[in-house]
Amino acid sequence: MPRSGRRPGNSGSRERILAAARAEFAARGYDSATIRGIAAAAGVDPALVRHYFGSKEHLFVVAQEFPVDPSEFVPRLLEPGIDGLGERLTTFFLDAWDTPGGRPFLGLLRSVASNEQAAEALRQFVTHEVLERLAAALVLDRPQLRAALAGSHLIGLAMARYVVRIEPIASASRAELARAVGPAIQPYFDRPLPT
Amino acid sequence: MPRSGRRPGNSGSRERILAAARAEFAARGYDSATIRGIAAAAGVDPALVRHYFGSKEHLFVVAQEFPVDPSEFVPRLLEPGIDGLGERLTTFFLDAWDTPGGRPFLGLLRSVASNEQAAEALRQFVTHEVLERLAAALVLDRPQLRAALAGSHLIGLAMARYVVRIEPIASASRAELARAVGPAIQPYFDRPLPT
DNA sequence: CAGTGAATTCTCCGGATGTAGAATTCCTTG
DNA sequence: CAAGGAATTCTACATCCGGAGAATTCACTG
Repeated sequence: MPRSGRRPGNSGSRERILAAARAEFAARGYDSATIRGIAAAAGVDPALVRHYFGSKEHLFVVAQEFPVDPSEFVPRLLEPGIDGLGERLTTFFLDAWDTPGGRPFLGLLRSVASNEQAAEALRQFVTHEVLERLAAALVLDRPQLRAALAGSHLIGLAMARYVVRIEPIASASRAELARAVGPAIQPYFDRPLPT
Repeated sequence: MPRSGRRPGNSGSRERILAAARAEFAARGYDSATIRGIAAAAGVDPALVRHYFGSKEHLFVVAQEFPVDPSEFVPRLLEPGIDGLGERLTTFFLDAWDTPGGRPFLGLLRSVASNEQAAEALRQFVTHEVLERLAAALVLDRPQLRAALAGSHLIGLAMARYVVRIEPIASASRAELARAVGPAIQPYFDRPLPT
């Protein structure tokens, strides 16, 4: 005789499950996060997770939030011209990671390491949504390589700051990092590649 | 009646287990790799893994191979002076990752994402063995930050090339990458940080 | 040739995991 | 007030995991 059945009032269980899923995926990555752990964090039965989202994989997909739209922010960052693009891009990148409501990309980055599907998703997003748009605005040779190299520094910055937590990067202010890293990647955009 | 017992000849099981462990950890990371999977890849009973290495954690530690010794290579890279350090460091870094016998650091990098102990290990190694030695040779302000920022670009390069496999970085030659990335991190070593 | 120790496998256990089905209770619509 | 659907939980299953002990067989030492 299970003490089951619907509870009175607006429970908001779905939202709590989603929030818990984002936190768990961000903390452990896709493979190590568990439906049971997410359900416990949401104060809910694991079967309710399945009821709402069907499978762990689907929950992961739904839980991903892309608070940024490359088709909007890439043109916006490019609009003032190539000058200063490095710093604008770094500032934007760090701001996108450091939102008040969590780390939108941390779960995806952590999952990429041990899950090929997550790696494929990130590869597609970065390559087609971001790098191609950026590369299209570059007037020098090898635009794809240039954009990818700049992006790789930013990925490394996120790894050092949020995953490995290497000091003093982990504790530095976003502004300070942007001031240092921006000029370092700027030559990828406006200087000839060394031969 | 188990068909157990010692097999004739020199089996080399221990070495095959180690090789399989390195491959599995590199492919999946610590948490997702399994003793059973490693044993199967080595053509061996899972209990034999335990017999030799005691536990999964100990196997992971033993399987780590650091084909580089920071107390040796950092001075060697620094010896010709700060000039060209960026490119020498990048070349060395890529060569260390691209050894004929596998990817020595890939397992550790993959494990870092979902395993706090692995993250701690990498943090200690990078911070105390590499960055501190590098920073000690820098004569400008904020040497720790400078070294860490240069290192973050290299971590990002490894992520882009070996984990996410972003083109054209994944397919580029080591020499080409070193030629492009070296000058990008060189200013961290010999130019004032922007204010 | 006897005996000891190492190598190898079998079997088992407790626990965790994703998923599935059924049962129960409440809300809402007519 | 009746009925249907949605929310919630319980229980269960098949699978996999890391670990442990016992049994068996071989190689080596004397």
